[in-house]
Amino acid sequence: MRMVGVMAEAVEEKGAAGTGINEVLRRSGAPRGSLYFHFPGGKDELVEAALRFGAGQVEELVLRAASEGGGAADAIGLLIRLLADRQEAAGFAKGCPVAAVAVEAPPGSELAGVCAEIYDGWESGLAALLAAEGHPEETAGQVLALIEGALLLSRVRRSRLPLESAARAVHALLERT
Amino acid sequence: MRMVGVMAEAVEEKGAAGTGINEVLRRSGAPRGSLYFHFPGGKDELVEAALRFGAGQVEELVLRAASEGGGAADAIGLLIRLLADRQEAAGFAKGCPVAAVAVEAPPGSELAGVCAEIYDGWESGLAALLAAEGHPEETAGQVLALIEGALLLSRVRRSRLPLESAARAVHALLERT
DNA sequence: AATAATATGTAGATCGGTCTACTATTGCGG
DNA sequence: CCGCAATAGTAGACCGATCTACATATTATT
Repeated sequence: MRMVGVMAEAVEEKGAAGTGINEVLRRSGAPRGSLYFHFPGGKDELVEAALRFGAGQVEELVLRAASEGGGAADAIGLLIRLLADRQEAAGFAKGCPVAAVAVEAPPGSELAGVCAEIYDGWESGLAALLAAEGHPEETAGQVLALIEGALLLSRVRRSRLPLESAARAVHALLERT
Repeated sequence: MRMVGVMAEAVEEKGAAGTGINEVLRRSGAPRGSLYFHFPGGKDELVEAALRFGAGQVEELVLRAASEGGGAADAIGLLIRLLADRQEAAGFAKGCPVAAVAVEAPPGSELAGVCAEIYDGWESGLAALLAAEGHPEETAGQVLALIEGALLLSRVRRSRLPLESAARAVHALLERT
């Protein structure tokens, strides 16, 4: 579904509210009827699909990093490098696809729930990686916060330095025995 | 200017694109003409003012935390506690006022520049605090990323736990000699 | 009187959403 | 293998609402 990809890209750049369905339809070439056929729920449903799509893209990076062998520290370091590559490839016009929705979703809304769900999934993934090496339980959340914050700063500063710096911070966090 | 305050609040909850000037006018009781009298640049200029206003609110917390004596670790710990209080008071419907704009500002735009400027200021403040105790230069950026990420997670999870956890991570970062 | 600010009216574009019509594909009884 | 109905999906006109912005008063203030 080309619409979802276009929406995901636009949302990551300008937020959900800043992206009109007209623009999505134009850029994807799809007619208006198709949107409401596949997504009877309208824009919200399309945004949700785009959110899950974007999250899936990031998840692929997580899996790739985790499977690349090495310890948790190396895997997370690699993940951050992959994220930095992603940012750079997008000309630093993007960020975390989930964050873009999370900061404007009304609390308690469907979309806010999906965001929470995705973050929980990511944190669980990190936790599994870290628990195998005996790190404290809360470390996964700290690493996630560090990465999310670094993604934001990377966008604002148009540089991969914040992410690289965050990677070093992760190492420091993991080195405390 | 009541309009700015209303706009700042709305932006932090729903993003700039998700907030119409009509709503701001209605909630602030100001007439339409007044907006374009005080902000000839229209919505963008109002958003910028709201952005600086929101950033100023956070800056007050930073100053308060820094002046409360104690070392850098204590000051940052207190800052995070104050931020958590702020989140809780808002029912976790907010986050960082700058982040809400940063994630949807077109790169290179006026607003994106203001966001970068504000973050730079915050990081400089943290850096001054940390440099006095001989911490590595990049630590300030790492702490800032941690806080921003924790603010985001705090909103999504509707809990102050991510911020409290981030505070412990900051301590861990600062304890490496 | 002159300026500052308030107070509306309205223009023009765009928004999300619904509607009907059209085409392609599939399933099925003979 | 055919014919036909049912379904899936495309296509775009159209609607009311809302958006930002501008234009034109009107009222305070000095």
